[in-house]
Amino acid sequence: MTSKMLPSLSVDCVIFGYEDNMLKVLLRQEQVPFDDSIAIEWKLPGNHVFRNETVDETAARILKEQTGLEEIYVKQFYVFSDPARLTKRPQDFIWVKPRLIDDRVITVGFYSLINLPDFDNSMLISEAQWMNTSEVTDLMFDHVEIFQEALKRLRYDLIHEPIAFELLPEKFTLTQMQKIYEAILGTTFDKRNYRRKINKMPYLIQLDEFQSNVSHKPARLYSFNREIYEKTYTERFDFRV
Amino acid sequence: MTSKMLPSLSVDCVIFGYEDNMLKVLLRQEQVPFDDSIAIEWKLPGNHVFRNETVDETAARILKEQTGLEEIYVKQFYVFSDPARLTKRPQDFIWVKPRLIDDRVITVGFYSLINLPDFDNSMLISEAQWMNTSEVTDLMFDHVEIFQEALKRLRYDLIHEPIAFELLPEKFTLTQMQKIYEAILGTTFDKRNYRRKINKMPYLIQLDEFQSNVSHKPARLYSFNREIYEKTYTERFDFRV
DNA sequence: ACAAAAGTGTTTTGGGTACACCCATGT
DNA sequence: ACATGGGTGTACCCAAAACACTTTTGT
Repeated sequence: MTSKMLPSLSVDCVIFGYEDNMLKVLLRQEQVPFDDSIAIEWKLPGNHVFRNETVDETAARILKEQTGLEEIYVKQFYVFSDPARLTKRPQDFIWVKPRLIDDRVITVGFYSLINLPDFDNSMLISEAQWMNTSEVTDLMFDHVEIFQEALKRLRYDLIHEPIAFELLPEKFTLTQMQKIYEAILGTTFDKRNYRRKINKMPYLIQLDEFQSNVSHKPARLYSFNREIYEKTYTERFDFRV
Repeated sequence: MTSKMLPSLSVDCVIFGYEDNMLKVLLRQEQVPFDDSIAIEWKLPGNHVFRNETVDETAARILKEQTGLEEIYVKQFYVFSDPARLTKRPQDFIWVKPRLIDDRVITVGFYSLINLPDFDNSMLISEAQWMNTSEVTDLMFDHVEIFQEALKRLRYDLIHEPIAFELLPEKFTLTQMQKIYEAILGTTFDKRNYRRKINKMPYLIQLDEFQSNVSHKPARLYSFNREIYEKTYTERFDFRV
């Protein structure tokens, strides 16, 4: 009862990374006993909630453990509470049982966003790996469902909140920004119409800097100004492009 | 450890009711010891999660206990997990402590929607009462925060999902529907523009029935067809009016 | 010179908004 | 007859969408 952890409550993190016009997700591999041998299975990073922290702090802790990063964007999106969620896949349950205080664990799903070109991959623990979101098919427990819900929510949030900037470097080109929307939403946009829409966003700051060392006309760089965003935000606005 | 309940997990329900162009919320009063006397305090209905149920089932159980109703719309909206959420208001903690297995309780917030003219108030337990949402100021624990988040989420969902129909009778007039949007969003709409927009929704079925016994031109009745909604729904559509 | 991506304007179409009067019913 | 809410059309403006060519750089 006085364990450091809350026995029946965990957080699982769907950590999205973006690079080369591709959306990726961070998965961890585990060695699961299976018919006298060992199978490699993949799962989302997760952990129990400590007694003295909020679930957002749990999510931040998991991010730190897995990637070494702090102050990453994390967002709670859903609670997964099926009483059979750990036992439905018997091998997974055999693997997890010795790690549990209580068999019944409810998990809070979080997603987070990382710009991979800025990311130092040497910080990754060896069991972790970035996987293309289109290739995620089979995960432990109910993690496929958690992943799919996260992706659904990410798409929803992308067009309602300024989260694209979490996946971009400090200074970015409009084409980079457009590609993020295209990669996550799975569509393409007309460049001219996209830019006309962008130009109406007062919090997108046009810089007097340009790309260099590119073998084509260098693109102008932009940055996102959160203060202007907060000031000019109105409930009715949306980010759909 | 083998209690029927999960010690550190509860569900709190923000039960919205609608009547007379007003949005109301169901609150429960509790008698809280205070300086050798008893103070009346109000809280949201809530309960612990049982070991064998999902949190959605917990929410449905709370609804049933408080209102006698089953098959009511319930929706998970946020997890409140501040370690100090029960202890911040010392009197409330004194009241709740004997009811707890563990002092640390994380709660999943749900909201639900009830059309009050269809509702049999005799089913309400005596400690419960409908209160105007504009009059909710002081509740136990962090329940004001939970209530405000629920209201924020309700407004958001109202313009993105067909939840207005949960607050309407089976057959309703367009003015009734318009009033719901106005009451919840706190605005007014032009009748003609509202109706033009409504007429584009194929899942709003015009009936060959009219109001009767009203001292003005009887309004045509409409109904909501969920199957048509599911079929014609596209991600980009929104309910903003 | 060529390849590669940047950057730019016009036209058409449809939706949002503003606005005022007649209609059907009960009393 | 009157009070009450029901029901309808038009004009203007702006946003969305479709669409093609010139510019700048590195090789």
